[in-house]
Amino acid sequence: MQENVTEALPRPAEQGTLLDRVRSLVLGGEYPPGAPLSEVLLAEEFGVSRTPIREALKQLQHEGLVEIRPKVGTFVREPTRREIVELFQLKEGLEGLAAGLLARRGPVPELDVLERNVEDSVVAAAEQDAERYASLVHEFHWTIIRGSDNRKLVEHYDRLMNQLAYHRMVVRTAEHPGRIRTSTEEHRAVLDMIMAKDHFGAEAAMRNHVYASSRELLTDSATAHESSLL
Amino acid sequence: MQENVTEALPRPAEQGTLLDRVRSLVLGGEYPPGAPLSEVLLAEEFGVSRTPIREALKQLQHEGLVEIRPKVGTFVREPTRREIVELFQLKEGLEGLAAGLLARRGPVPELDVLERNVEDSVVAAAEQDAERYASLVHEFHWTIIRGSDNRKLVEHYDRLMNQLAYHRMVVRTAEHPGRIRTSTEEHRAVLDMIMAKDHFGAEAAMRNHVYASSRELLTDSATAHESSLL
DNA sequence: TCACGTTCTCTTGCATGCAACAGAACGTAC
DNA sequence: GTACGTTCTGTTGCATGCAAGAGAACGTGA
Repeated sequence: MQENVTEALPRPAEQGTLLDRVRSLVLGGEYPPGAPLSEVLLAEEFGVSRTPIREALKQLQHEGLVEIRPKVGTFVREPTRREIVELFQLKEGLEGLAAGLLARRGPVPELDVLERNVEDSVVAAAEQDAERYASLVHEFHWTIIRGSDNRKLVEHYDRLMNQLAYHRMVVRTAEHPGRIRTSTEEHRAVLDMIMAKDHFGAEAAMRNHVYASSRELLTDSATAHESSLL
Repeated sequence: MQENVTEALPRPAEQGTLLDRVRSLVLGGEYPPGAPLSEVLLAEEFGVSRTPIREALKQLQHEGLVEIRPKVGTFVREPTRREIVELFQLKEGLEGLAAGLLARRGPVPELDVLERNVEDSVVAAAEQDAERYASLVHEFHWTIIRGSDNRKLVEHYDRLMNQLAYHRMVVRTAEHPGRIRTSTEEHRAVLDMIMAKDHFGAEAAMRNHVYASSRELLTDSATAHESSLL
């Protein structure tokens, strides 16, 4: 059952460095929070020795994804509710910053991508295609982040999202039809500001949007699986 | 000569984890950018084997401080000018965010620290005590960052500053009497906004301040040692 | 003098072995 | 039944050995 999940996916974990593969394993949700990640087992699973596994786990520790208890073991780390709130605050700051930076740039290809994205989102929303909508939301945010033309920002955002990616909380927005409509309008508002080169307004609109969706997710999770988050 | 430098300092590198010690070594400037960091030499220097050194270097690579060329060696990494600009943009965003968050919080002890800090800064500026002034600036910024009460923000900011801490560029502000006065006034403005609980104004004031000082540093370095940064 | 093939050295990458420790499991005394 | 001391198993931490590769150094031919 657990294995079937990985089998069903396009196996993104099979590609890339060992670190990426181990990270995908942790983020994949196959190991629930608190589950032990034995170095020897992982070593066997990936067909390498303990040493490179150790290096990867150490890195994941610094990324906040696992916890290494000396002489005891390595465990999948569950972020506290407080941390999630903090991460969303950061997300708001970084995405706002990115939107502002993008607005300052001239006419760049990212704008076309965003325009089509918003149009497609409207369609996906009308068709109630939750999966496609979630995918478009993902693209929208990442396009703006990358559109900032600031690689360090992208790096930090990536780190942030990895920590936030737990529990596939990301796609939950798609389940609320009411929120979808609001969310689409907010995307539209952000894009308008960017195209108007109003970097101040773009940042404000983006932050407003991120804040609204994070509030949605936080209140959601609080009621849905309060025990695991609080 | 090189050894004497470490001997002369209060040896902050002697404390903390191995990672911290190696990081201090790199940031200490004893190894110029591009200098090789041999695993075996470091292992001897720290009295451990290659393995823990390797782990530390790998981590420093992810922090952007060193570059590991496979099968060739590990080298102190020199950030490009573009990266420095990107980092300053991020710095502006994070410090602005922190100032805003701090302003939202009620009357917290950080406010007293900041108040005294600004007062002391005025004195230090009047007395032309550059070292003390630089120290106070450092405290001012970190107090606001920590005052955000957002540990994830602190973590990201710490990472950021490590990358920016190269070449002790940080203290250069102290060399410009004109900039000092402006800088102090900007600190005062930020503090006023925070104490007025104007989180919007606090963020704006902070960003304005960070932007101004980063412009100062960037134009400085461009003229001073253009070759090494561009 | 220059171009080119070869050796040679130094580096990292990874596998493995052993020691140290945490914590569970167990037995024992009361 | 309970508290406590002991063993025992599993885990990580680190040292070491060996192999593979990159690049310098060198020699050789023209």
